[in-house]
Amino acid sequence: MARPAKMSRAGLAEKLTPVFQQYGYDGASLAMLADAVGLSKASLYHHFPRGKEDMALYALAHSGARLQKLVLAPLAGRAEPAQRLSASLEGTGLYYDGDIPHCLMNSLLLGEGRHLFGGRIAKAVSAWRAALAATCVAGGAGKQTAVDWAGDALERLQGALVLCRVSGGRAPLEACLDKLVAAAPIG
Amino acid sequence: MARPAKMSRAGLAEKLTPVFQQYGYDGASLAMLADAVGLSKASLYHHFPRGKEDMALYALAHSGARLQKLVLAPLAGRAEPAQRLSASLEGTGLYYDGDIPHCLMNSLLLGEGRHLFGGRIAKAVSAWRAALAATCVAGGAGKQTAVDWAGDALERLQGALVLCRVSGGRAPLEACLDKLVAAAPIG
DNA sequence: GTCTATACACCGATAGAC
DNA sequence: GTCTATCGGTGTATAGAC
Repeated sequence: MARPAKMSRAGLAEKLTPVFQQYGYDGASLAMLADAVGLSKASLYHHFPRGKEDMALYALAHSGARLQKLVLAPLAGRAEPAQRLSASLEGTGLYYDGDIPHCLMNSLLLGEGRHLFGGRIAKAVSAWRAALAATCVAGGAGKQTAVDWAGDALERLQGALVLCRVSGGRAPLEACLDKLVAAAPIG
Repeated sequence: MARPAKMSRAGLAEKLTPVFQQYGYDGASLAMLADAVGLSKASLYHHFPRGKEDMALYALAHSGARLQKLVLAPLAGRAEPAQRLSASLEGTGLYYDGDIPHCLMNSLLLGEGRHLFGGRIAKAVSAWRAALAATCVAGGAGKQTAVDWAGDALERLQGALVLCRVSGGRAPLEACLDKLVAAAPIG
């Protein structure tokens, strides 16, 4: 019953993602992307007929699915809201993996990528913030308190990811996640 | 006594900076950079003999001088520490100018720029954090409290700048600066 | 100090064999 | 579905006239 081992477009997108994360849309060349998936440039075009823009789009989709699974799904569980929140923040640490964690949304917001994907990224950020706030409300927080904390949490998270690239490690992210758990308006 | 009106390397760097801010190092092309200063590509090489790397270096220097003047100098004044802090945060709002504020350090930390300028950027961030913390200590805050708040402030600031690119405006930055003033450990 | 013209590598993308 | 070979264009960088 296992799905075919053949590499799917989603499977390819997974390997393309780190290239876009580290180099941005303009900085990621087809040569690098082809090397990352272990195929020639021409083969990449078989899987992504519309070229690099398609590749980044599927990288975004892959990243969005990962966010859904690791970060958003825990927020929608049936556990206590406070536990859901800490599970989601734990998932956030897994979502931003690697020795130097990068945020694809941040990287794609530079240069041409901003024009191509800015709208999509803004929607994803909105959904994330809304899900965090809803969980806080479910845990008894006031609506304004919940929305404010959710916005703060995303802001600090993104800032921590920038500082991770500054320092070349994961420490700012891990510290940030710990602080967010402690400062949650519920639990 | 005014210095010659002829365009200096620093003056050119000022016009190059927004290109690197918006496109990053890899994404900024010589054609865009030449267009930004109103010269041909060949003329740019007269002023920056080592090419694009030199241009980014001087953009970083220009940005660093601006940070010094608008953000760090107010911290070293003779006013009350709390006033110095709020003056510096006001200067921070000026430092990150434009309809959609961008951080050059963040942009240059992507792709090849990270390898070329990562060390320099890390030093600048360290100096900024240290100056913030020193002002807090001067205002009576405990050393650990001061260092923690300074790190938090830079983290939130960088996060707010990312959210500014997400939303396409200045609102997250302005809100962040207001909150930082209110949450300072002194005054 | 500025320019036009150019060198040569690499870019994103396509053709067509296997 | 993968590849080699190639296209036209653009990339960074230089040469040399004015």
